[in-house]
This record gives sequence, C-alpha cells and structure tokens, in this order.
Amino acid sequence: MTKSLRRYTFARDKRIRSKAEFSAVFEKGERATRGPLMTIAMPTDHPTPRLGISVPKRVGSAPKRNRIKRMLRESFRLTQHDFPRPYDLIIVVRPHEPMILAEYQRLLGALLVKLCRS
RNA sequence: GCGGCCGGCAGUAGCGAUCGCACUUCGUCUUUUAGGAGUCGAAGUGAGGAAAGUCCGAGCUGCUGCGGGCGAUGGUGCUUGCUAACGGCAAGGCGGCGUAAGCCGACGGAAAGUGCAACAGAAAACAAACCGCCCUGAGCGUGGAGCUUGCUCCACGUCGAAGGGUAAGGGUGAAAUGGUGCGGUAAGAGCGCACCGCGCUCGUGGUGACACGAGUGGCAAGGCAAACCCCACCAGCAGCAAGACCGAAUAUGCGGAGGGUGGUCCCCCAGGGACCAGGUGCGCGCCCGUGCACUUCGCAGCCACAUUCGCAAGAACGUGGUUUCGUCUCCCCGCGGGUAGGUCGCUAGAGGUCCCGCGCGAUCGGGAUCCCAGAGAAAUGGUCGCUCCUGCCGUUUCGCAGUGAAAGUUGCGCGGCGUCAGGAACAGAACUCGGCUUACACGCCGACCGCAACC
RNA sequence: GCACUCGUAGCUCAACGGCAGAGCUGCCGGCUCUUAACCGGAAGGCUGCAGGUUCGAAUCCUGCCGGGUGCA
Repeated sequence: MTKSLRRYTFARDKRIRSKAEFSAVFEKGERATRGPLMTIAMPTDHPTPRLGISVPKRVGSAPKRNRIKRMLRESFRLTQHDFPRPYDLIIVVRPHEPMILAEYQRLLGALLVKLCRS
C-alpha cells in the first residue's frame, strides 16, 4: 500500500477539473506568491493533493502557455508527496519567460514551506 | 562566376535508459441483475505546413409546409475550361512594367439618368472666346490736291469706337473638343490630301475574349462607376457552444379525477368523424395560389348600450362590464420542458501513398495498398548518458599579413584538443474538408534570363 | 465558435475626396514681490502598417497589425 502511495503519477483524479471546484478554491483558499507564481491552497478530503493551473492569455502564445503548464505539472508530480496533508492547489501564472524544470521545482518547494508554516 | 526570376522539397537532430500524460486493444482483479464502472499491467498510436488569421467556398446539423412573383440586403464582374463549390486554380486574350526570364491588373456599362472636379485658368463639360491673328472700318492724325477758305477728294498710319471671321499661336491645369506634315486661306480651320489614332459596316480566323484585312465616316461620343447607379450572374437564416439523448437539487408548468368557437351532415347516439364559415400562425419584407397546425375559460343571472321584429308588453341577436355558479382550494396519480453534470455528435474522408493512362494545364479515369491524433481547466512532456551540430573562451600545429636586424610579438584564416552554454524559426489540433492570406531557423533540388570571361 | 466596432499631436476628440484642426498638457516670453489665473508666441503628425483606385486619399477599396464590445 505504501508502495503505491510513493509512485509519482499524475492521473485525472489528481487534477481540479470542474468549475465548481475551481470557484471553491478561489473563494476559500490561502494565497501565497513567489516570483511569477501565485498559489491558492485549500485543505481537501480527497486522499491525494490536487492541482489546477490558470494561465491567462496575457502570458503569451499557446505554445508558451503549454510549455509553462507542462513544467508546472511535472514539478507538482515530483513534489506531490511533500504535502503534510492533501490540499487543493491552484497555481496562477503571471507573465514571464519560461524557465527550466529545477527552477519551477524550487519555487513550488518554497511555496509549500510557506503554506505549512501558516 | 556574379546578379536575377520562377517552381518544388523538407520543417531540426539521432540512439539508448528511465519517470509520466491521452486514446485504442488485450489481459487481470474488484463491483454490478445486466448494460457498464473502476484497479493494476502489457502492446500500439499520438500536432502543422501553415494546426494561425477567420478572408471565401462546401459538407454536416437545426429552424422553415410547398411552389411562384416582386423587392430589400450582400457579393461577384475579360474569355474558355476545371471543380462538390468558390471571390480558388489552369490555359488564353487585352493593357501596363521590365534588356530578358518574368511580374502586375475589381479588366462589364460614361451615346438611361443623377452627381463631382480644390487651386490655377478666358473657359472644366456646353460650346463659348481672354490675349492674340485677320477683314470691314465711324472717327482721329499727317501729307498732298482742288477751290466756294473751311469744306471736299486722294494717299499714308507702331492711332482707332464698333461689327464680323478664326481656334493655328500664348498661358493655366491632372485633364482644354484628335496628332504630324503638305496644300489651302484675309487669317485660319478635317476645309482638302497622306500617314497614324478613333467610330461604323462587311469579310476572314477563333468555341470565345479578340485578332487581321477591306471599305467607309470626317472627328461626333472628354474623365471619374474601389461616387450614386444601370446591366448580367450568385446567395434562405444560423452555426458542433449546431444538434440528439440521459438527467440531481430548486422553482415552475400541464393533464387526469371533471363537460365547452359557430353551423350543416353522418354513424353503432356512450362519444366520434367529415365538410363549411370565422380567427391566429407558418424562414428578411410584401403579394398570389395551395396546404398544414392551433382554435376559446364557459354557461346562466344582473346592468349598460346599439340593431331588428312588434301597437304595446316583450322577444331575438351583438358588444362591454360585473361575479352569485362551475372554475376554485387541498390531496392523490401521471406527464412535460429544462439547469448543474454526463453521454453521443467525434473522426473512413471531395482520405493518404505508389503505379498506369487521357489532357498544354488545372484536373480527370483506372488499379494496388494503408488506416494515420481525437483532448475537454484541455493529452505529445521531464531527467540522464553517448554521438552530431552551433556559439563563446582557452591552448596548439600550419599558412598569410604587419612590425622588427633577429629572437619574438600582434592580427586573420584552416584544422586538432579541452571547458562552458544551447539544440532552435513561425507556431499547439478543438466538427471535417477545398482554397486564399499572413509568419518562418539551418538548408536542399530543378527550369529559365541577363552580364562578364574562356573553349 | 461567431458578429460588430475603433485606430489622427503626449491626452481627449474634430475634419463634403482638395492647405490636417480645436481644447488640455508640456516649452519659451510677458504680467506679479512670488505662485496660480491671465496674455502672447513657437513647437509638436509618414492620420496603425503595406498595396491599389483617383489629377489628388485621414476619407474610397483590398490585405495585414493592434485594441475594445456583444451573443450563445
């Protein structure tokens, strides 16, 4: 059982998908900002943390936005077991040039630490 | 070799390992009456030439009863062809640009009408004449002659009122009523002639746009229609968030229980059907023909008004008002549309690849073969290693150049080695096709033209 | 996915196809002891970009670029 928990997958049930869930997190979640990223987190009853990404069109063209979203998904996939308890997490991206994976991972880690402290 | 021009190809790395994503298939386990849903695993597949802009054209879906006419609105505009269709493509004609290859062209109508043309100029669209030029020339001046001595006649004029002729010349303009030359004339003028241009007629060639030739006219009919407009042709409206199905919560609606426009006719007289009449509706508008659907709270009472009948009382019928009736309220049963959400639409197609054939070509015909993305807060990614490529830096061999007597040193180029960084441009499928337009990194291939040189 | 609309001086807006203008801001000068107000002056524009029609284009047409609005 612990073995399956430690696997680094990112299936559909680990994403926030419906409009209602997004609205709930936006309304009640804790906000934190680091660099070009802003996270909104809310504790959840779901067994695993879940992720939603919001990239407005101001950020850039479709390939650029896709690139950022893929990087953020990958970062979340690799850090999902560092959460103290399951959270619904929304990442809002502000305009910036896409960076490499390690950089996003570092930012996400910093935001996690901030979330735990509060 | 340099420069140009046209067309096409490709669309940035390769191999391996590993962690993930989406879909399909198979297996496995769990669950379910079943359909199905889920867990785990394996295999396969997984962005573009423009997927973009949304500028056109289609399929598909819904709305519209059908047919026709007129209109409105929008679009297209040389010819012939191709195509499912097109504003696309091909070939051709005509005009323009270029030495050429080649490129560009909304390229119907200005003798249906309306409108526009600033400034300049005499005049801007209809025949007129500013300066000129020419003719006649009242008169004026000068000279001469005559005599009646202040009049007549003659000649001349860098003078000239007025009238007429002219459109050659001047000047303005984007544009000024054909151009050049000769004749002609008082001066001029298509007034006449030759050539060119233009119009009309005929002939020949071509499917046609048009071309060529002959005759003829004697110049008329200026420009702008991407100004209104006219002509010809085309077009219903909306869009996959179309549309179909399932369907919580909440709210609402409908029906049953519980019968209703009028007239006539028919039946098995419980009820039902047919026809006629009236009304309403039926794709942007109007009209015509025809068709379809729906018909309304009702009846009685009372009141008011109008009409008709009647001597009158009154009766009939219509319109409006009122509410004492049913209706209503409650309960029960059934049903409906429909929100959140879910499923389908959703990928086999005007499909791709190869070969053969017709055609100048767009394209078309035939055969073989293949199945090739289907997401939905939206799937193609991350990491590591090796190879390859590019760039910066360091070092070094060689060559060239500068400096120096030389050793040396500086710069450039080719190559080797090493460290570091990077793997690219434009850009991400959103129902699907055919085009157009726009964006684009390193490149590659072919046809043609000009110039220079050599053989 | 569609439909519509706009782009002119630093800002807000005008301009029958015929010399691109107004107000505000900013600049210079004047007035004032000084500032504001006021007065005078000058400057500021490839009319979003590229083609075309026209004698002539901010205006008409075509294609791009950028912004905004609406519908479901």
